[in-house]
Amino acid sequence: MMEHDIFRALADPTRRTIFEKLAAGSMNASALRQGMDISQPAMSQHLAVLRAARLVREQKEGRFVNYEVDPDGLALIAQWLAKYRAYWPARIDALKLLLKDMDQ
Amino acid sequence: MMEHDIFRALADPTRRTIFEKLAAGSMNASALRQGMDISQPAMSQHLAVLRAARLVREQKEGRFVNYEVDPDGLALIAQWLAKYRAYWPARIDALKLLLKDMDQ
DNA sequence: ACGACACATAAGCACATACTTATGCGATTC
DNA sequence: GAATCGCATAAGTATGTGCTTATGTGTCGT
Repeated sequence: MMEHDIFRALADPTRRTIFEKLAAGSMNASALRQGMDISQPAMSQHLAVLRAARLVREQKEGRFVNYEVDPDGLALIAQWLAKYRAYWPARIDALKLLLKDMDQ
Repeated sequence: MMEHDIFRALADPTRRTIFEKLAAGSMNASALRQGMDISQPAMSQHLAVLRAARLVREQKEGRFVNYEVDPDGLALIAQWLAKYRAYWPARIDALKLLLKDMDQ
């Protein structure tokens, strides 16, 4: 199940941090480790989970692997969220901000 | 951390099923168990996790406890998602559907 | 008042998961 | 072509998680 992979991937705080770093700009696995106190295999395993969830995608460049945010995963979350639109609060500031952003 | 509780809560397929059932209409814990092959304590524990994540809220009615979707949790997910709007694909069908839904 | 009911909580157990160290595999450098 | 580098994978281990079987707490019916 796709949404299962996504929510399971995002359930780990380390993986959310990795995703946020990639959202700020794509980079390779070694660069991602900077300032994170995480071993190389651990990073590799986390990236594999994020990749399986389609939250992240890889782009091989020689012996480096550049990682970037995969829009597909975010779209799937948006799709999941849309199912419950009937319950979205009408006046919460966060939602108003979201609507404004989406309205472009 | 709020978003941690939310993603961790949604990482479990049984809890997502419970949430979906509640989205279709609020009901008490016993009613939720119908057709789910889950013990009473297990249901109670799942509901406690969903409650802690603000995805669900309770409304005590005598010896029954009516559960319903809590819009706060959904708003927090929307807020999290909004942070990455720069990566939302412009032309993916799912997003177009979402936009249409949100536009009411 | 007593039992039945709806639900929560406690404790224990089986399994999943996130880490570690060790090793493998290509691509690059010398 | 040998060593090094960037990354993936394997295997083992400690902790987390979801379940179970009691048991507790408050409410209702009789």
